[in-house]
Order: sequence, then structure tokens, then C-alpha cells
Amino acid sequence: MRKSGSTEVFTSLDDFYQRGDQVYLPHLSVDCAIFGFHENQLRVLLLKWKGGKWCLPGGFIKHKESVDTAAHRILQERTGLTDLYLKQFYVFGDPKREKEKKNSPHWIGKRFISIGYYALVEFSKVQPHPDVFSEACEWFDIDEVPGLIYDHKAIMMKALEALRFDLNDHPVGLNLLPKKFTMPELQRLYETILGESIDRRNFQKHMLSMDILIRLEERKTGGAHKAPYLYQFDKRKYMLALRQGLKLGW
Amino acid sequence: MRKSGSTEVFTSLDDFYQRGDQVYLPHLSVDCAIFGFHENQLRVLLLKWKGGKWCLPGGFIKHKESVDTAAHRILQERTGLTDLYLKQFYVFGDPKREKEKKNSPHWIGKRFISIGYYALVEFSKVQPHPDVFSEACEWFDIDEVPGLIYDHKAIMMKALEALRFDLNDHPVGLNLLPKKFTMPELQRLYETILGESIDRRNFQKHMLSMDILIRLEERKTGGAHKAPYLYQFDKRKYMLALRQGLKLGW
DNA sequence: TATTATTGTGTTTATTGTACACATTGAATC
DNA sequence: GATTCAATGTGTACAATAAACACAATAATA
Repeated sequence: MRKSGSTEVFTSLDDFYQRGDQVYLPHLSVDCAIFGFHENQLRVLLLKWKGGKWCLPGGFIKHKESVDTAAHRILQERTGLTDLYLKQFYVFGDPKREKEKKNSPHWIGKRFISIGYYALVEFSKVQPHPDVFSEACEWFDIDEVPGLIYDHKAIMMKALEALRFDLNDHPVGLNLLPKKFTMPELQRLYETILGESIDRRNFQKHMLSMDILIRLEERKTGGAHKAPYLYQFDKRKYMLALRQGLKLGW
Repeated sequence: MRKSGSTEVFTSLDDFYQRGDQVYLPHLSVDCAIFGFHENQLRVLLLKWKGGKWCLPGGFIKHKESVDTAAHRILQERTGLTDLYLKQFYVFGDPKREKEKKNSPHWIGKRFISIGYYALVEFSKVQPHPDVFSEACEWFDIDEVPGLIYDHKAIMMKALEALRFDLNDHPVGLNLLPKKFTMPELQRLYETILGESIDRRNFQKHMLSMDILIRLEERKTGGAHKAPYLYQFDKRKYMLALRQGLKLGW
């Protein structure tokens, strides 16, 4: 059994089990690893089934809907965000991937092949919404993710791997950080994604040499110690650099 | 309508149209871009529908079969090879992707979402076999691919892009070249995949510095001009280097 | 035997990456 | 208000890598 997004076309949950395949493609689902960055940590948004395990937000594809649109719809339902960075990264097609599933006669009890997406969101803008199958929707530090249903842990790890890979030529920083951020924050983002530490001074030199950052006059106050400058991305130069193949990674 | 691999479980083609969904998952297909390297050119293996357009080899997923297994089965049927390098690279999920398709009542006339794989094969080992829907199965230079059915041209281009990307950390050379090859041949392979020319001397230096090549005593005779040395990959060191994150690309 | 196009093997220079040092600053402490 | 502390801002020296380039050797052809 799986979670769905909007059930408004159905009169009841039972109706959804009975007639779901009239609306959705059978045997196919979309699962999303939604990444955010908060308090210098990479986080992932998880759902908790009523009385059950945690899982990645997911849903199904309508009969005449593109897979990308389905993923956007699902993400919008879970986060409230319409404008987020979304990337398909892998298909999970092992017939035994849904270990705990009991073979029910419903369409939803059958085997599902899942198309994996990862999303990058600005943490502070997200309003987590549980779906009808869930009792909670919360952020988890990626190092503290609990046991997940089915192969969702593997999906999440693969998403993280894809993210690490994409750091070079996809707008990761731009989509995870707030408008204004400090150099140390940007560095922590890289470090948490790559899982390694980077020399502070070399990092700054490297980032500035790309000419995609604008240093503001402001500094970030409040913290102890010396107040760091605030930066923002020069979005035009950033996207141009990506198109021209500049490596934004480490 | 699409091409299938083995139809041995069906009594006739009509039977396949009528009962295919009892064997295969509906709405799902696998398409493969099979790459080979011959006469210093990267090539792709295409099928020609009886009386129709050219297309990528493809097939369907059995109800209890993993997607990877399905792809291997399809490839084996088309090339005769059981042991080839295969990698899933993208899902094509636009409901309008099958432009020329007429909506027939059969399962096969419905919308299909296609999972794209690319394969790397040693050209000389392949015995191309048309399937039951095809009249021809031939290699094409990737710069001379004719118009393809549906979105298969886009799938092929995306496969090529994925291959270019994977050149760094996947065993591309090992799987595309014959056991023995010359340094110029290896270089042409890189150049044809990357679409750019590389300095001969720097290329050789770079490749040798990786310590994954064994130079044989033999030289390749027959050609005009100076006879080049033959090399082979040190498979153990090659795979070790990949696992350790050595960049084999350019 | 001379020619030609290609291969084998360097060297030099420029660019990039790595390691490390020291001064500055803002809050907290005495 | 001076001192301490932990973090930030800036810079320099060295190593490793990449790019540009030169010349000798060789196998078929003329």
C-alpha cells in the first residue's frame, strides 16, 4: 500500500483503493527525496504513515499526466512550494523492492516501479503538510534518518549520491540557500553534501574566482565572534556559468 | 504499437496484441541505445520496423521481472551478447512522446513511459538480430542517424550525453574497445564521445599516467606509416582505479 | 632512395590546487 | 575597559596538473 497526494476525485479512502487505477497509471509511482539546508545541516523531508514507518513523500502518475508534472504536483502538495528545483535521478525496478507489502487484490497492492526524484528547496519557505495516509511530515538531519519503509533508504542514499554528483554542474547552492548567506554557510553546504571538510581559505578563493557571488555591505550579526559578510548569488552569471560548463563543484 | 522481444509465449502476433498485458506490465517499456566503436567512429544499433521508420531496440517488462533484467533480456535478443555493460540513464514520461501512435484498444496502443538504458558493446562480437516487428537491424554512425520514431532521437541524444558524462567514472573504454587496441584508437574513442579533439602527446601522457594500460610487444601492422604499439587494459587496476575515484576522463 | 603521414618521446610554460600564517573582529569574561 | 576566545578576512609559497609545442623514428608508397 502506498501514499497518495490528492484524493479529491475520490469519495472515500475505500473508493481510492477500488478505483484508483482509473485515475492513476498502475504499477508506477514517484518518490521524492526533498532536501533542505538548515542550521548548517542537510535535511530531508519525511512522512510517517499512520501507525507505521517513515517514508519518502510519493504519489502516482495520472493517466494523461507527464511524469515530471506528477512529481511537481506531489511536491507541491507536501511542501506548499510550486517553484522548486526537481530532478529525476533513478528508477527502482526490483520486483522485490516492496518487502513489507502484502499482495492485496487492489491495484495498489500490486508491484510498483518507482521513479526517483530529488528536490532542492529553501528550508524556511517550506510548510510541511502530511497527506491523508500520514500522521506527520518532518525534517530529518540526513545523518539521523530512521528506518524507512521498503527500499526508501536506498532511494534516499541514491538521491544523495546524485546530488553529490550534480554539485558540479547543477544549481545546487542557488536552490538550497536563502537569498542572503555567508561564506561559511556556503562552505558547510558543500561539506555536508560531499562528506568531507574543505580548507576555509581555499574554498573562499575558489568560490570568488567563479565570479558568481555578490558580496553585500551587510554582515551577519548576532553570532559570537567576527561577523561574516553576507553574499548573494548573481543569478544571471550563475546560470550563464553553468551553461558554459564551468564547474561549480569542489 | 511497439516492438517486443521474445514472443515465444504467444501463439501468434495477434495473440500478443490481445494478451500481451498478461505477460508484460502495461504502460511501461524499455528502450536501449546500444553503442559500439568501429573504424574510429562511435555507432549505434538501430532496428527498422517492417515498412516503417528506424527505432531504438526496445521491449517490455514482465510482471515479475526486474527492470534491469528486462533490459538485459532485450539486449541479449538483439545482439546475442549476454555479458555487456548496461546502464539506466533516464525515464521518458511525456504523455505526448509517442507522436505517431494511434490509440488502439489494445494494451499496446496505450500510453507508454519508457525507461532508457544505454549499452556498451564490443562491436566485432555483436550479431545483430531483427525482432519479429523488424526487417533490419544495423549499425549507424552517430552522426548519420536517420529520423527515428517517436522521441527516440531525443532518447539517443540523452544517452550520448549520459555516456559523455560517464566517461570520467565508468568503464567506457574497457567495454567499447577490443582486447587489443592502439593509443590512437583509444584517443579517437574519447574524441568521438566528447566531440572535441585532443592533443595526441598530452593524451598519451595522461592515459599512461593512470597506470591502467599494458603496452604489448606487438605493433599493429598493415596501415601505412609507422606501426603503433598495441595496448590492453589492466582490468584489475582499471576497476580498482574506478572504485578509488580516479577520473578516467578528459 | 626520397617522400609522406603517422607514431614515439620528450621539454617548457602556464594554470590550477594545496598547505599554511597572520591580522581582524565581535561577543563574552574578568 | 582591557583581555580572552573563536571565528572571519586576506595573502603567500609551493606542488601538482594541464596546455603548448619540437623533433626523431618508422612503415608503406612513389
